[in-house]
Amino acid sequence: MESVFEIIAEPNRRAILSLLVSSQQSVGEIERQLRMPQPTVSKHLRVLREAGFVESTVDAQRRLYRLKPEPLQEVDAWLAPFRRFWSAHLDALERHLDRMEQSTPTKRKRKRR
Amino acid sequence: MESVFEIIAEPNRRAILSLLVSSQQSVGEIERQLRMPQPTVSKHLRVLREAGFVESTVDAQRRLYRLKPEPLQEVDAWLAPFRRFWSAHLDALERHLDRMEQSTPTKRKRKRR
DNA sequence: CCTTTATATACCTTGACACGTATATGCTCT
DNA sequence: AGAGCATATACGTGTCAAGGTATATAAAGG
Repeated sequence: MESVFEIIAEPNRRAILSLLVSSQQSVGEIERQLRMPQPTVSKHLRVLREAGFVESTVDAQRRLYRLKPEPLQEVDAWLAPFRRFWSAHLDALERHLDRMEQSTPTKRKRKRR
Repeated sequence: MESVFEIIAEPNRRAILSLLVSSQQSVGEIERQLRMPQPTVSKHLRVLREAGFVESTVDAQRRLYRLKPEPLQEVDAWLAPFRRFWSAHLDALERHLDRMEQSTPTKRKRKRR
């Protein structure tokens, strides 16, 4: 299962992570809130745990799962170069719109310059 | 292939995206730089194009592919709540380390309580 | 026109993984 | 100790996507 990207490719796992962002939850609580069968929850939690996305502590018969930040930070880091890319493009768009501004007559433009 | 997350789960596709972040490239250039077979490149580019990650323009027999920002911005948006989470946790870690500071003995702790 | 170059598509095979159902493990309380 | 709840694991099955090889499409240039 290698990479963090493969882990979060699965919709149910993303749902679990989103649930845990607010506070820790037991398996049963996750099961109920997401309406998914208990073995499914346990199996996804296993994957998430082995990949370091979550950790669990024992509370009697329950297990409480909570988020760990590192793997998602890795995703965030991978995105960094692209953020630079698209903010550069926003700038270009602005400049483009500025140019539009001063040369927009109410009527149609002709094609040639 | 549904979601943007599944698209970027594939390592070769991530490599292609990373290549394109600096500037647009033809299929052949991608093929050479990433040392992957041409059909593989074309197939991944197709997936990326249909998902809106890239667009292409024709230049004689070549096709030039360039990045489009939206799908990755979607990933970025999904990460937002988690960023809040882990910055909260960095604060907690700092406080924890502060507490350690003043109570760290040099010797081992014993097991029993 | 024919050849070469660039890219796309078709077909097949293989492997991974998500799911359901059943069962195991383990803790709690009486 | 036994019943009941909470969670984990085992096993069988189907689906789907990635890779390889071969071939198709299309433009360029002699």
